[in-house]
Amino acid sequence: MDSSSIESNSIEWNTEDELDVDNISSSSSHQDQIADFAPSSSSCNCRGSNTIHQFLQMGFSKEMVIKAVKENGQNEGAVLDALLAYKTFEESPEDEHVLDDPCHAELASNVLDVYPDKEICENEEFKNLSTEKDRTVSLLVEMGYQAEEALAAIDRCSLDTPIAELVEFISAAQFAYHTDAQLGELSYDNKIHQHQKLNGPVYMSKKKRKFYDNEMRKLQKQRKYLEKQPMDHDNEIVHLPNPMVGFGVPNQPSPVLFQRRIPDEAEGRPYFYFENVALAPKGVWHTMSRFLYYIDPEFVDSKFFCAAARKRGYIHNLPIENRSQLLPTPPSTIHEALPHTKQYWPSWDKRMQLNCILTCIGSAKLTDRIKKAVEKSGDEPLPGVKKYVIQQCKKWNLIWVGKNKVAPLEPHEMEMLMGFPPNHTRGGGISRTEQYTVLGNAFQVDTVAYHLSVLKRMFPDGISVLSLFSGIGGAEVALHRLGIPLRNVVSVEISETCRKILQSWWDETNQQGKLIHFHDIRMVTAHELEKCMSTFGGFDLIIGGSPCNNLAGGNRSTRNGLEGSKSCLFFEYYRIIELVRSMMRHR
DNA sequence: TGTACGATGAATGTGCCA
DNA sequence: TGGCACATTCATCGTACA
Repeated sequence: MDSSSIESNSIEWNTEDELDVDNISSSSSHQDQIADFAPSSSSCNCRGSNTIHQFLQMGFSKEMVIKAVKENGQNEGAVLDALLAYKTFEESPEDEHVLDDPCHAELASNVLDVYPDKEICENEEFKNLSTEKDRTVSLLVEMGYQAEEALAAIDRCSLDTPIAELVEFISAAQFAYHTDAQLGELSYDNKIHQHQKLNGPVYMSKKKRKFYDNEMRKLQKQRKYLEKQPMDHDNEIVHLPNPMVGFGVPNQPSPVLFQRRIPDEAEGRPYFYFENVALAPKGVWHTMSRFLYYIDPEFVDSKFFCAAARKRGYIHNLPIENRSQLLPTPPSTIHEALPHTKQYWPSWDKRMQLNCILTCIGSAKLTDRIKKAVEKSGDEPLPGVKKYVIQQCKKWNLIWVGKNKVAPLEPHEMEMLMGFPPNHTRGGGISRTEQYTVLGNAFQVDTVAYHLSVLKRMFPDGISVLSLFSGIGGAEVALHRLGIPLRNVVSVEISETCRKILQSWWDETNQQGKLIHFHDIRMVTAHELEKCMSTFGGFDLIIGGSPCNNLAGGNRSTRNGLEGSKSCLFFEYYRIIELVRSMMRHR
């Protein structure tokens, strides 16, 4: 298999742990840190006067050992912690570079490869260490970590945790809060508050720390500014074009275009492409546009590309000249797309196209009610019956599959309408309900491909993609069908079902590039992104549509805009896009 | 426990007409 | 231009059942 799957986010951050990890960095001094992370008395192993002798044998100076014992008594663990901390204090700044590198996790794993535990364990000094905890700390210190980092990791993960996992824990702790990802569900204001409280990272090189701090400050400042912008209720409403043809669609008259304005800071690589429902609550698109460099959204109805409507807004910095359609072009009417239904279609149902494909379907009871109503009316139903039937058919996207018989679309019909290959979502342990859910949330491939087609001449040798909220891989399928080689795809998708579908498609289509999975966008850190970028040489395209659950008209209970628990992830999209772009500017 | 089913409106935009 | 009727909408939640 050509793909590699990095199971990221393997560290579970519960709230208390987050705060504790934060404390590593937020303590005002090394002494504070030592105090915070000193082992508990229950874990100590006091051994009387042998303690001093043993620490002297370990190579600590007499003065340091005496000082440590004075301060910590015969508590062996605490004495060792203090000694290690003193030693760290004494190290010159130049020595910090080993653990300061933001790519330290990678370095550490390399160290594990070339400097196996066995080799370290045979070291004479190592053998003299009395407890397992000491040995583990020593190993980690040998690898370049600070003692208090090692102790904190052991305390959090337990002593039985393999070295590699401890390394991962420390790396995550170092970098997670840097991008505020570890603050999880906290509100933005709380995140800011936490960041201000934290005082920035401790374990990074000054240069990198300064860079990330500056970027984070800029991001926070910009966001605060954007959030505090006075609400101009006349200007905040983004008007939807009618017809909804965006900057132009095939076989339709070109719209009268205003001057498309892309600010300098948003121009060029990495290109980005953001998608969401067009009919969001008032003000939402204005807000999203403000965050995404004030670029005007392009609203397009997919009914100009296939036989089903799908009104979506797209904010992107792609060129809009010389776009091309995917070939063969998909059927544009119901009868062309679903020819087997034509014989049953009553003349009084004038629908030529379907409505938006949603995540749920009409019930069997409803189709039964419709059948009975039509049968009762004879060949020519009464106007009232016709009206009721048409209304329900439009509402639930029902099609005629027999005499007087309507039914919801089958998953494979939805796949076809959405531009996915047959059986894309079928099998592999995925239920029908799940198929409907993931297809209802997907891109319409032909529409997206039309916009992305300009990338083909820009990246003829292939493209590196950061795919956020990947879903079932609409973007990947679109790029593949455009003939743009997928060199590297970093996919961020929280649904295991969707990840399985994308992986399965990737394998079946014999992709030559690498596919890397991340789960939760909130847990994607600057460090992880930098690791990917250093491997891939940056990203060419950042693409994705953030969750619309709290924006969509179908949501009757929690349609609360960008404040909603799901749709607020738009701000994570913004965070990632801003982070990647600023990192790439400084490469 | 997982899956399928069915009941649950409101927000927003559009078109027509006075 | 305002008012009205009408059309559309990447959904959520509780319940039944295997």
